[in-house]
Amino acid sequence: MWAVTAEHPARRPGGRTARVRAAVHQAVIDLLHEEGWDDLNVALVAERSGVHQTTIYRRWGTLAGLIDDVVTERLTRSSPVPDTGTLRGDLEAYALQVADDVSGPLGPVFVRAAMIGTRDGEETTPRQIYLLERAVQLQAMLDRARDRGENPPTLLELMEIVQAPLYFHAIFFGRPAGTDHTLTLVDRLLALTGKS
Amino acid sequence: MWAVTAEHPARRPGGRTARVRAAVHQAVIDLLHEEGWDDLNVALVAERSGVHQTTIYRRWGTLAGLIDDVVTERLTRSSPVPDTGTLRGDLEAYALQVADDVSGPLGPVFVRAAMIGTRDGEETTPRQIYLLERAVQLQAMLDRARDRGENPPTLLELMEIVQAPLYFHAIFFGRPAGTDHTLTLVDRLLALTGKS
DNA sequence: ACACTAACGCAAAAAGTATTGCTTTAACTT
DNA sequence: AAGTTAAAGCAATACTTTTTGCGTTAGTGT
Repeated sequence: MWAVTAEHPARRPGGRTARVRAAVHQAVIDLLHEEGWDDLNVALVAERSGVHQTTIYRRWGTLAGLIDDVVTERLTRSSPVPDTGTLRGDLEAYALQVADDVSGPLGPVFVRAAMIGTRDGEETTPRQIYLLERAVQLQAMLDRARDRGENPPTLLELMEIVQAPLYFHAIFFGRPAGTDHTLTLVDRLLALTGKS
Repeated sequence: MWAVTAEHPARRPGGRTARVRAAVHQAVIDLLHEEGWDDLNVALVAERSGVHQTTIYRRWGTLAGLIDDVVTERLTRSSPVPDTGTLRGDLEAYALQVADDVSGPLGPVFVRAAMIGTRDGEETTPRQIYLLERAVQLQAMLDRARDRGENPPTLLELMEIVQAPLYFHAIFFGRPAGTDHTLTLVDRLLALTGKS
């Protein structure tokens, strides 16, 4: 019923397993581009990927679990925390990266999946681990700024003033914030900490 | 396939119809309290409410449609836009109201439902209408402040600086922001517009 | 190279979800 | 108070999703 992927730390990670995983992931991404979120189901993914339905159920348990895995995978790859040498540079790079993550056909899906995946009272999911790691990295980014003698915001402020509005846009307006507006959010964050 | 509720503007709104609607709504709310989001299905709602499954399908089409109706109904009731006489008073009252809306067992469900309900290319839903009406009311609240000679933020700023973080908290931290923190958000909004 | 077994494929069955045709109830109309 | 019909009940059916048992394939260790 649960994702085997996270259970055993990979008892046989070799060729075929990896190939199947890649094919299924690619199928999910393709289908999310072509069809919408609502028309996505395990049967479609199976057909597109050439992987049997049963295999998908056994490895990922549910469609939600699979999407969770895909989203986490994508986020983990495509997002090294920036280190440009200045606080503003780091924040702008980070903000644009997030804006980009929630762009395109997959953006709203990411955010939606992030929320839907959040189940109550269940054991730790790969994405929760990812979010935690990411929080640590972002904190390190802010710490670097402090070490340089700059006056960085807290992690919470970063999330509330930059991250939250970016997600909000993607969800409720159905489209991501533009570049200008994204940079405005960073200005707002810096103005806040620059003043007090 | 779609919610009949919104189709005909109520061709027979009388006693029984209203009773059935109330019973079903109550069952949904109760079940969301007791079980989680994930275990909720039409069969359970039918059993709990004493209303036949067929009736639920015919009136609301799907579980998502039903939840949409319940959420919209709740939001519509419990939230008159404040009019305290001062901008700060209005904003604080509003922020606390939102924080309260996303509190309790139903809070995350509300936010989640708000997102899930957002389907692409479908006709206007009752909740979209609600959100639009609400936006108009909030704009009116800000206009009142301007008429009094105060310097209110834009609607977008209100949503980004107050609303978005409150939702963000509820979703990602699994619990709503506290009173103190909610008021901090209002301070932040006022500081922003007070300065520039 | 050979044995071992995790992971996959396949088909059938089970469980869950949604639809349809018809009957009955009760709100509304006159 | 009698007729009309929207809305609800009921049961049978169709459709979709998920699970299960077993045979096959191909990484992995010796």
